[in-house]
Amino acid sequence: MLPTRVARRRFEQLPPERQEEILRVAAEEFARAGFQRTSYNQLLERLQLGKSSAYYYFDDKRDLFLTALQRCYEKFFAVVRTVERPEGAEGFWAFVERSTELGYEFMLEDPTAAALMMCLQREKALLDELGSTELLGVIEAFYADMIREGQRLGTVRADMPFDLVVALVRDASMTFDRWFITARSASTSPSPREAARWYTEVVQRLCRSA
Amino acid sequence: MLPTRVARRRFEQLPPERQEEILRVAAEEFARAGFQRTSYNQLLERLQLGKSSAYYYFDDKRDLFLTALQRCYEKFFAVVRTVERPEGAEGFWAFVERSTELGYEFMLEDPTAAALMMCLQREKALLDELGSTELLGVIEAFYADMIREGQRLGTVRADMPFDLVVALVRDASMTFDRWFITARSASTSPSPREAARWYTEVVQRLCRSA
DNA sequence: ATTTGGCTTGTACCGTCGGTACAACCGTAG
DNA sequence: CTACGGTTGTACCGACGGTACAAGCCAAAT
Repeated sequence: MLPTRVARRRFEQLPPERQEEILRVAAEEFARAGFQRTSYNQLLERLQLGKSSAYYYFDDKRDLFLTALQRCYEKFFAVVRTVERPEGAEGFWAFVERSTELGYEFMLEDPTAAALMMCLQREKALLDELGSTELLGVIEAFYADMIREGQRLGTVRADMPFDLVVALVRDASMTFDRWFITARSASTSPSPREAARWYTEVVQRLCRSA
Repeated sequence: MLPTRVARRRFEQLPPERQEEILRVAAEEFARAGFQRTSYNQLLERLQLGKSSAYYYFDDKRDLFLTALQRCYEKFFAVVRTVERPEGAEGFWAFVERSTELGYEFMLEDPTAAALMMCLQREKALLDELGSTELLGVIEAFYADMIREGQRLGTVRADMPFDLVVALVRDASMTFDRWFITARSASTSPSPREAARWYTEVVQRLCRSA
């Protein structure tokens, strides 16, 4: 990041509509079959982007994937961040529930982004093989901050290793995300409101102070 | 399985010590770097096993991986299955805690098997791409049976979609497994007993009837 | 008007991957 | 001695992600 990542700088000087097209198509392809199973060669062909150009604008396959993914997360957080947090413990849990509900609504509105975000979770083991993803760090920090705040308010238990609580909540959130989209494509279609209610109840069970 | 999987039958007619060596070395290699990142070519070379022989005794890379993995799960269940279940709700939870404790002890005694079993979880998305793993099905059924039994005893909540409860418990178990081995290699070293206590408490919070 | 130089791209290539084709090997049974 | 079926060595395949390198292009300088 010191010289502002040379490849990234070049990409950002492409015509904005071309940037948009590249990231949109990449997101579609990666969301369809995941990172590993998507052929970079075929993706570049569909993008009408020569190989030398590809490696001129992106470091490698992983870089393009993460760039497209990051844009999805930006859209996601732009929606979720609109929730304001009331004070006190009840406000904390209301905030959790409302944010989650907006998150599920986002997943319905932008299924490609949702699928791509699930990819990161499914294949994170393969992705952070070379250097921390920094995106995973941001997500981890999101949950850690949340739990720290809940502990500060005295409504989240502090009698268990902090990392364990964070991991449990993070993974339960992933479980719900997966369940929400698979249940959606099946017959049972929970509304974002219902799903968020269940999620909040489960997280409260998981880690609310006794 | 109809004609008893021809490759498997041939493998089982190898000298037992050779069978053992192949599965042991394969387990070590796969446990080290995971399924995807382990080169089949290099693994076969280390095994002094020619390529044509390899495809004579195993269907493909995935088959060898799953065969080694299955042996690990057999060892695991052989340990855990020694626990007998007392009657009633308290007996149910005592059974959960004791089985979990034995599971953690097993992970300390056979870290290779533990690492390999974690691989399956981390890379399951890549592995069941072609045909159900059947091993994943067994594991899923293990959790489902457990929860059904808890519901029959009235001690596990039944007011939430069954699949969701199963997914939550299964994923929380994975979270604990990961935490247990990473915390072990770090400074904080929870004993199997402590970890199993925490696990049981968390699962009770998650899904015990109100 | 032409040459220069830097950003951009086409083309051919690399090593490795998992997997296959096929002929040679080898012990045994005829 | 031959024929045969189970086993193995060897050469090969297409696809993968990634690299080398020279040509193309366009603006600025001479």
